[in-house]
Formats: sequence, structure tokens, C-alpha cells
Amino acid sequence: METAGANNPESLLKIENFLCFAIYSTANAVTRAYQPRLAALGLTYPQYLAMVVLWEEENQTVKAIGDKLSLDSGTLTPLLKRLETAGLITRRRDTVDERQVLIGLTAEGRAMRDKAESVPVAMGKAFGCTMDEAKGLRSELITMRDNLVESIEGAK
Amino acid sequence: METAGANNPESLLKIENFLCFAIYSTANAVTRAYQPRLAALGLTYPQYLAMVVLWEEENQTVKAIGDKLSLDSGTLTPLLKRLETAGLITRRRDTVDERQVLIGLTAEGRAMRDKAESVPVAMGKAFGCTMDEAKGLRSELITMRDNLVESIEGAK
DNA sequence: GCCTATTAAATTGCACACAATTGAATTGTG
DNA sequence: CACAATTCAATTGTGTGCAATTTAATAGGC
Repeated sequence: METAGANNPESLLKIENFLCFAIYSTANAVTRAYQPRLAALGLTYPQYLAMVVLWEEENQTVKAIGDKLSLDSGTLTPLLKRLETAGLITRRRDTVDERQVLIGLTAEGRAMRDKAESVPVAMGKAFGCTMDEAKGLRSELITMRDNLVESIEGAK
Repeated sequence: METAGANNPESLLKIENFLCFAIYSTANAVTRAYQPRLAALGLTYPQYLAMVVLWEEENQTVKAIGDKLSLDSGTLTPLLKRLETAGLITRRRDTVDERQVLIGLTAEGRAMRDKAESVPVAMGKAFGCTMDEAKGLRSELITMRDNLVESIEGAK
């Protein structure tokens, strides 16, 4: 049978043919591609994502930000502390529900939104695909991500 | 203008509409989805990828593995040392070119290939898409990843 | 053949991710 | 109202990713 074995270019045993690896290596490449542009703003890629969420809406809880980014407090707490140290955000306990911490923007953090506007534009070119292709790919990925999340929940 | 602003569900200012975030959050979901199955083998997801590369071909250099996984020695050296400690791989200096370290499989590492066979099968179901959809998505991602890598190289 | 440039792996330092646990505040139930 | 269950953020510990540097070995140019 000629179509079997790892030597076959279509083999499912070769790492390049793994869908999961395509996702993994693309995600790493995305982070590396954003890095030089974000470094100019003093942000890492996950920090940039957190800022985008806060530019959408100020004064969100750590939980709300975590839900939007699919990150837990173990990741977000130190990340947000670094953004606070950088003078971009504020962190204060909610006086109504003291379990929660509300994250707000400083004037500097709010002002960064304008400076960051060029980032998605430049990155759009780096991705090298049309808006329609990007939209299609995005929705396919989200469908699959939600399937994966469901399979994780289902296993509990 | 009704189509502008972050309130528009199509807005490019909302995190859920970012292609980069779709890739990022899907990659995280992939790692989390693999985790329970790989934990049964005592592997993390990146360790699993390294093992897949070694099951393809034994006695590769750290560099060769890094090229295939797009990882550098800063990531691979400690990862491979953990696999060595776990008794799955061997690490030895190439006697011909002593700069290189050759990574081989132990009997245990080779035997794990069979036990790991069920992983991609089970994960295929978790992804919740057909083989053809997976193939299409994979090739689109790889194209984009290569575009991104090119844009990184070009910026140097 | 000598010396410089390049290459390979390891090391260092920083910032994620995430599982698991902790501690404090709030909710739900009888 | 008491009190167990839940929720939220923080903490702890492990394992990546990656930039930058270091060390050692090889390759290349003259």
C-alpha cells in the first residue's frame, strides 16, 4: 500500500500534517510577528490583548477580562500588575463586592489606544490575506475552538 | 455612520473579531484539550510534538528538531533534558561535529509511539470537523504562518 | 595554515499559561 | 439566621517561548 507510512507526504504521522501543529506554530509566529511593533509601545502580545479588551470597555473585573481572553487569574494577576506598574491601568477592589478587582485605564493607558491603531493595520499586511479570507479563517477557528472547549467541559 | 465603532458586532476593535486572537485562543484551547490525554503518557503538549518528530526519524540534532517545530535551543534544551530524565530519549554529542547533540529514542520512548496512537484519533473527534475541513484549515494556516515568518525575516 | 566569521547548544532572564491550592467575601438553603 | 457551597482573586509550582549572551567547534577567506 503506497499511501501508508511516514514517508508519504500526506501521512498523518508527519508533524507538518498535524492540524494541531499548524495552529500551534502559527500562534507562535503571530506572537513573534507582533513583538517588534508592540515593543515600541512597551507591551507584550498578551498585554496588548488585555489592553484591547480594556479599550472596548473600562472598569471590568479580572474575571470578565479572563472570560474574554480565556485566561485565569494565575495568568492575569501578574500580567495586570505589570500593566499597573507600567502606569497603563488601575486596580481597585470593588466596594460593593469585595471579592472582585476592577481594572480601569489611566490617562496614559487610554492615550495608548491611538498609538496602537497602526498595529492591526500593519499586521493585516503581514498576514498576507484578504479581509474575506481572514474573516472566513477566523470563524472556522472559533468554531473549532468552541468544539474543543466543549470537549474539555464534557470530559469533566 | 452605523457601521463604525466598537458597538458594531463586526467592529475590528472588538477582540472577538481579531484573527490573531482567534489563533491565539484556539492554540491555548488545543493545549488544554490535549493535556488530559497526554498526562496519561506523562507528556506535555510540546514534549509530545518533540516525540512525534523523533518517531518520524531517530537521531536528529537539536537544530533539526528546532527547525521542524520552529523552536530554538532556549526552549528545546530544557524540554529535551526533561524527556531524557523521563527515560524517553538519549542525548549524545556528535563525534564528527562536536557542536551538535544527537537526540535518539530509548526503547521506552520508541514503545510510547503505540500508546500515543489513540491521541490524534481522539483529538480528531474533539476538533469536531471533517478530514477535508481539517486539511483545508491546516493549509490556510500554514500559508499564513509562512507569510508571517517572511514578514519577520523581511523586517531584519 | 591562520584568523575571522559562522554555527550549534547551552545558559540567563523575563513573561506567559495553567493546574492546584489558599483565603476572603458572598450566595443559597434550610 | 446559621452555615455549607460557591465565587473571586491571589499564590505556588512547573513548563514553556524567546531574546540575548556565552562557550565551544567548525568553516571560509586570504
